Amino acid sequence: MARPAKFTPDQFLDAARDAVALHGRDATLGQVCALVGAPTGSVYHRFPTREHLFVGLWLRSVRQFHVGLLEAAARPDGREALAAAALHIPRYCREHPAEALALTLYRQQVLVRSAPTDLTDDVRTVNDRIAAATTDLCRRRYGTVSEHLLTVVTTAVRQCPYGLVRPYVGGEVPQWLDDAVLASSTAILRLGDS
Amino acid sequence: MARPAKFTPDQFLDAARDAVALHGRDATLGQVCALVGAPTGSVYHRFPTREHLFVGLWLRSVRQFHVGLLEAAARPDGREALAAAALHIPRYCREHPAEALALTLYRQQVLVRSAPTDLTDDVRTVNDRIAAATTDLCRRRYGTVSEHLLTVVTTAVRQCPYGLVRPYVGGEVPQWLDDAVLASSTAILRLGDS
DNA sequence: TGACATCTAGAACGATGCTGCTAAAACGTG
DNA sequence: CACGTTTTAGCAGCATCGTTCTAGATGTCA
Repeated sequence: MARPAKFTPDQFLDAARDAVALHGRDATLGQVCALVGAPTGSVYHRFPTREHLFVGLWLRSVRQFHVGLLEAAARPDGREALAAAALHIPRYCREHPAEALALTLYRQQVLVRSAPTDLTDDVRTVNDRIAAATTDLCRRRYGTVSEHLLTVVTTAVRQCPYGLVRPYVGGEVPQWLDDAVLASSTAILRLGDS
Repeated sequence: MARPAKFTPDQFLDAARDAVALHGRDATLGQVCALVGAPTGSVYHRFPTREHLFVGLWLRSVRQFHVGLLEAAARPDGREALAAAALHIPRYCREHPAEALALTLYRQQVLVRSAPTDLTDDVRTVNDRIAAATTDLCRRRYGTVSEHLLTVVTTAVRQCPYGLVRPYVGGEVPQWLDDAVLASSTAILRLGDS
């Protein structure tokens, strides 16, 4: 039909990820293209704007992050599932430092309003499966589900571990941090017992 | 002597703070000056570059944040001091949401390398008094000081609470978060007992 | 083999925003 | 009451970067 593409969209996403690791959140398209080895204009055959590229990177990283998180949450034992989910966060940051850094590029809450309209659906629904898994974890841990308990679980399993890891994201995440994650996570979960 | 200044440096810092609250981390000098009501060029009689202005804002916010933190850490009872220090973080974010947002502008570790040379000294030493207070807290809690224990205290008192509060910074920080901060902080401190 | 669609390649365009410049203004001092 | 100094006021230069455009290349399918 036509000339085959020399570069894949994922190559550009990878390059964007590396550019962020190298130059921070305001990496330029020029830096991205230089990493790919492609001319500047080539991005626009895959991503209509710079924002599409970087939001696309964020979405891909979030989804990749969710794979392991969902696996952890699927463990048969409820307590184990909660602990494994919390510990998945430092683990992910160790195994995928650059992707973890890309996670810090945006916040969903903000992105829902500011993202290009053809991406808002993706941004809005990207957390749906995690939300379902959280509800499940909540029911298994407390036997019931309420808005407050959901917040407690989310805080214990994602927010707090992420906050602990955050200063190390992109670099070396110390091993002892796992102890801190586990200790703080279970302590917060106990708040839901009363 | 000379024409008196119509605007103070602090006015520009305040405006930078508000511009960040309004337009995010890449607020422009134009937006800052619009908030002051000053012409664009006026900034340069106080701050040689844009970076000086925003790093200056960050430094001012850090120092303001430290005031309450040092007060909390000065409490006679060691345990109370640790708890009060941890709880100071959500409190500060409630009382000074815009300044708290300015704290997220940079990270000291990065800034030490990237800041303008005439500010690196300020950046490097801005945490010194906090470091001393942390050592003191550590000694009072555990009776001894080691690198590991210092990391535990820092994580429990600053890193973890900050991580919990971070998603809410700039907006409303829920009251129940204080419970989570206290629970996770004491749980992490217990790690130092073994 | 030729037409066509899609891509590469890189230059050009346009907007934005930081920085420096000039002229006028204001105020204390000699 | 001039003078010198410092600031206001806003414009202009300059660089950067996102985006678009044009020309040429390349492979597929009829």
